[in-house]
Amino acid sequence: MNQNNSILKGSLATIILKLLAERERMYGYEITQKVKQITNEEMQITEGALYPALHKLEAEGLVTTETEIVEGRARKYYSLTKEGKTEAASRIEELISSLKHLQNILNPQFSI
Amino acid sequence: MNQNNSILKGSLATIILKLLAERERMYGYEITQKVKQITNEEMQITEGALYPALHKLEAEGLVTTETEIVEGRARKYYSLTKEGKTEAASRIEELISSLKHLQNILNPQFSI
DNA sequence: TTCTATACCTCCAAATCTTAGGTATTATTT
DNA sequence: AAATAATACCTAAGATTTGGAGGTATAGAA
Repeated sequence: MNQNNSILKGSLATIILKLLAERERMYGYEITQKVKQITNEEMQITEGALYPALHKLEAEGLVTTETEIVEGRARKYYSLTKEGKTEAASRIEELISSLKHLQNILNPQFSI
Repeated sequence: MNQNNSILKGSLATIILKLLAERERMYGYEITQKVKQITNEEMQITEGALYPALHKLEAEGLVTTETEIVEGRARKYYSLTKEGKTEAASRIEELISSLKHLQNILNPQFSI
């Protein structure tokens, strides 16, 4: 498996917000697995990055949590607050815009 | 002007390598202006990030420099070494791959 | 003469990430 | 039965990267 996480740098919080925006709720481990799956096992969110990021989003009031015991293990579900939904939309838009710019730099002949 | 630099995080060195791969040589200030121009003034490489990044690339042996006086001002031109060309190709490929994965996350219905 | 643009640089602080650990349960393999 | 893998949470230390603020200096325009 490729350890190619470079592009995730700085965009982890937005990725989390995007995943949460598409679902009612998700728990941390689920997020790591989802990113692995979407990227064909080529990208991986490390737990040392994920959990602090989730806690920061919670501190910012963008997500709320509810803990449940499922099959004997504790799961902490995260979901977007009202403010989180607004902020998610805004950050996603910004990231897409930045992505387009980056593509322009990398592939000047093919983009936009 | 939009201060939207977020996506540059972690990819600045690769962006520099890409710009240098397309040209014989560039100097620092020119790089900042080129990125501004490509991104319609929406993105900006700060000098506090650029110069340390250039110096690191030089220390890694990926670029060499030659200083010239042009119109009374010193310019330090950077160009890729042989190793730099190989490394540039490799890092650019990686970044494009990461970009595609990120697009998959952001726009699951439209990408690849 | 003062400001803007050009052109280089460094230092400090903040943010982010990786690595490496830790705890605990369940399921699978040996 | 014991060990390993998978699930599920977490933190701490250190490295890296970046932004912001500052510095120096020249040329040209206002």
